[in-house]
Amino acid sequence: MAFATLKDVARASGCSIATVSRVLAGSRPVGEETAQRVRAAAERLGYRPNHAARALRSRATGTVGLVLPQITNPFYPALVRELAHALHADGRAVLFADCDDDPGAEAEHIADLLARRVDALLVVPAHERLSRPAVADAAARVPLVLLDRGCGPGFADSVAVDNAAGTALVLDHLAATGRRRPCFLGAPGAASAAVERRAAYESGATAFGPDAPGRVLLGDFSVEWGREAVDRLWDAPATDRPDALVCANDLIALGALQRLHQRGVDVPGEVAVTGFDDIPMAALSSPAVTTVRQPVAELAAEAARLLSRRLAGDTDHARRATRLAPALVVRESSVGGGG
Amino acid sequence: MAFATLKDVARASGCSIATVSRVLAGSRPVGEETAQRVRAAAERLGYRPNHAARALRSRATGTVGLVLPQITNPFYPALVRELAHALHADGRAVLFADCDDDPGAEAEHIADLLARRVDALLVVPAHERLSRPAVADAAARVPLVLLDRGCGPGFADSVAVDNAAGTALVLDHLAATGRRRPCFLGAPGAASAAVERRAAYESGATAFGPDAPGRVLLGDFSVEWGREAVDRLWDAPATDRPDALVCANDLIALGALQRLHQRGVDVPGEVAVTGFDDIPMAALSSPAVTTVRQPVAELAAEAARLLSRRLAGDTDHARRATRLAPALVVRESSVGGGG
DNA sequence: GTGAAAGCGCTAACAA
DNA sequence: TTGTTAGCGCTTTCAC
Repeated sequence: MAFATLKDVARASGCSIATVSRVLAGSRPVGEETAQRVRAAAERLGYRPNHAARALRSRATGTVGLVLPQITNPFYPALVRELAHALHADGRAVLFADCDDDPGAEAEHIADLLARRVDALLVVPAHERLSRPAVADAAARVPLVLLDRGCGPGFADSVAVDNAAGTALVLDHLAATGRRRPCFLGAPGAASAAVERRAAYESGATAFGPDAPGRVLLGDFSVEWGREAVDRLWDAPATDRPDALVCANDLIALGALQRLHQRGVDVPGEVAVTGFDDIPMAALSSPAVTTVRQPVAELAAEAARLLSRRLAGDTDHARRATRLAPALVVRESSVGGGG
Repeated sequence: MAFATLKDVARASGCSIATVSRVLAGSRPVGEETAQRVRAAAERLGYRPNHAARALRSRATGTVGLVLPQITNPFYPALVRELAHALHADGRAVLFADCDDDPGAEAEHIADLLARRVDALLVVPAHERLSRPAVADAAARVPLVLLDRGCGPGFADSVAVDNAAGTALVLDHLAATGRRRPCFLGAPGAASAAVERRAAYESGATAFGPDAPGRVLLGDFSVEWGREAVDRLWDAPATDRPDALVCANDLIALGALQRLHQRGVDVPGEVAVTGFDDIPMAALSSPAVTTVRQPVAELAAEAARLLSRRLAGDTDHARRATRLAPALVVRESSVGGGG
């Protein structure tokens, strides 16, 4: 039941293991007739190269480490799927690590992946600041691409959505549909997405009047925070209430929507609600959530491309910070037929 | 920037690489004083064992392959998280593969993982029948645990929820809350979960009268199918309509709920809706979905335990098919304050 | 208790 | 074009 080795194939095809290696790897020209014999023998024996041996010799494992803060964050499964497909298409395997939002665990996982000699690392950092040492260290050893979130000034390539553009799309849409008093429900500055979306809100909201940029409530990126924020706003006098909730992600929007529904507030009649990311749930709530769709497949493809380039030896040129354009997805929570 | 090797540590601590290996692996007694010196040197040089070399020599990579049908199925992220944590706690790394629900791709991924010499395989088969050849083949080479879904008669250990018990919990709950005309919305027989849940419905529904077991509509495990099923049922004469929709998973329930809402049908007043799995969205819809919660952490822990046992050399005893008990989670879609 | 040496399966010089 | 040979870093006999 053991796997056949190069030696077995060599014996079976009557030539040296070097020749077999050359045929199978295509690394050098080999006589057509010999090649045929070798391929036939390899096929017959069910030969599969031993990656461990190959890795030891050629110092490349054909493996990429993928380090995520939390796979249960509903935005990541789609990203992981695209990433896995893109990398597999290049013949690479994916070593997966989930950090549970803990920079300490993240550092350990990165160290372990490095010890396992991954050829490259794809990291969605758990924390803008605390993730930095381990990530920077790793970036000095192997090609590393930062995904979705930043991690301090650029020491690695990065790929993310254009958060400012996405937020602007939302604000334009709200203005065009007659909203006057937007309020931003966000999260404090730990993650780059939080910072950028908030900043974009603050600068874009000036179009709604002098008070609009200041209407900002900060909690975290969770459903619970969405619920709590609505309580705070609707426990206040009616005159102070916003007519649009610009949420920093879909989870906040979903929580807000749930609580508004429980309080009997009409969405979108009385207040519009928007999210960010376009996670699967955003389409399933009642009303469905107007949101900003991240170009997940492109994000993954671009990350894979950057990695391949570095892996191919493009070591000298400057770090790239790629920003991809998002798209607005208008659903019932911001316009039309009532909730 | 290259990693230190055993040789480096040996030189730095003034002894042979064999001794260093023994100290670091603890494989044989070594003089206390020497051991100290070795450990100090290893620490100082930031020594990390090269897994590729170790794998080549000891024919064990410390790596487990995880093969999923579709990470975007909302039930899997939580499972992956628990699995990754359990395996990592044992010092193993996870090689991840997503098959896109395609048994062909699944077979390729399995072959690739085997070529990379994973020590064991964790597989959620994409298809009850079509996945079988590749999975059975793999099970003959390495320890393999089937998760969540079956794959034909037992040639490997398996861990899954007790689908029959879960379905029975739902039926009991519906009977106790006064429902009379349940209808099952399921999927055809490809996956074991589909078969078992349907069979359990058919046998349990006899308590509702002679017609109940026959009220079964089969589509697939999707939101779209939930919507379509509701259209079929509510386009029919009012007298034929069920007062409870027992859905084979949460996605179907969510789709049904959405369409019922659009048609202005009162849930749970006019009809109750139940799901299965307790995916995150189930708690977020309005009304929230009554469902059967899978014991995800226990599922993962049990799978990891089975794997460890086999990896530790327990090769002879019979295959185990572990079934874990689910729990009913009652929410608004089946009882109480109306939708 | 410790060291020398063989070899896991493969690739890459170097020869022929 | 092909074969021979030397390791990659590690574990593990086998001596001492």
